[in-house]
Amino acid sequence: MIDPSADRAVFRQLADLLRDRIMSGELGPGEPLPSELRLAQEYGLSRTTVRQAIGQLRTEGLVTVDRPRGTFVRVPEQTQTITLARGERVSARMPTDAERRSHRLGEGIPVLVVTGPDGAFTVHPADRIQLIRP
Amino acid sequence: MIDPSADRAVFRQLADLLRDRIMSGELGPGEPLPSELRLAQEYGLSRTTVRQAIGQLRTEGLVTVDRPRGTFVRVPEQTQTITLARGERVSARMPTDAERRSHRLGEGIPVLVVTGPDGAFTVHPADRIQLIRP
DNA sequence: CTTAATTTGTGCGTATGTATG
DNA sequence: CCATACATACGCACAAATTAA
Repeated sequence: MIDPSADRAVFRQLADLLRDRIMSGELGPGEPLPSELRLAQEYGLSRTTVRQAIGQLRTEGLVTVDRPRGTFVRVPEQTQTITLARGERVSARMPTDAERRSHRLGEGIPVLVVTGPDGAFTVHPADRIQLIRP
Repeated sequence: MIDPSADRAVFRQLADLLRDRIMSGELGPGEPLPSELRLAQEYGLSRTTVRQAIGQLRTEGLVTVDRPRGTFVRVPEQTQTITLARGERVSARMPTDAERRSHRLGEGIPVLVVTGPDGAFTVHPADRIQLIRP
């Protein structure tokens, strides 16, 4: 399963294993991952290394942590569709820490930035908002 | 500067300090941050804690790491504008690990996903692509 | 050209705090 | 009150790559 002598770092290999289990549906939305201690024992790793792997999945937006209940596969949010007006531009970036809190954004969730021709812009959580050109 | 007894974690306080220096322009694009060891000594922290703070800025897309040269304030990429067709929808998410490599995406950079009425979609690096509704 | 110093990456261990059940 | 689980913070060691001497 995990090869410490491989080129790829151990924590990345563990992240790959867990990501595969999520992407394949073996671990469905809302389902808990094994605890950090459990994973550490199961694969013979330190908890630090396990946390690095889970941290990777968090930045990818694949899992959410409900402390101290556990780590869970992210459940997709209900998305709302916003219509773009003429001349509006769309970009995306990661939110600042302050934006994360004010918009109640989970980890690993980008924001959509819609800028009008006048330069005014609005910021939308990318897990709840979708844009459409009518 | 940093208050270990504060509610906010020390590594977040350090991330805040560095982020402020970047946002204010004191640390401009392409400029190096102090080395991890330097920051640790300067603030009386462990290197682990400093790395947590820098890791935070990496996930926000504010800095890039060129190992082992150092950590640098991200230099904005040249952006290309793509025109949206009728009925196309736009969303954003973090790339998968595979997408990160194939698109040569830096850390903390989301992707823009444009989906046509037929369900076909294209993926664009958010630091190089901007969308516009004409 | 060789060697040393620097810097980030990885991995381990320990300890303590906090919130949940 | 106790056990579980994640968060924070410290320490150490070694590897790999670049840069400086």
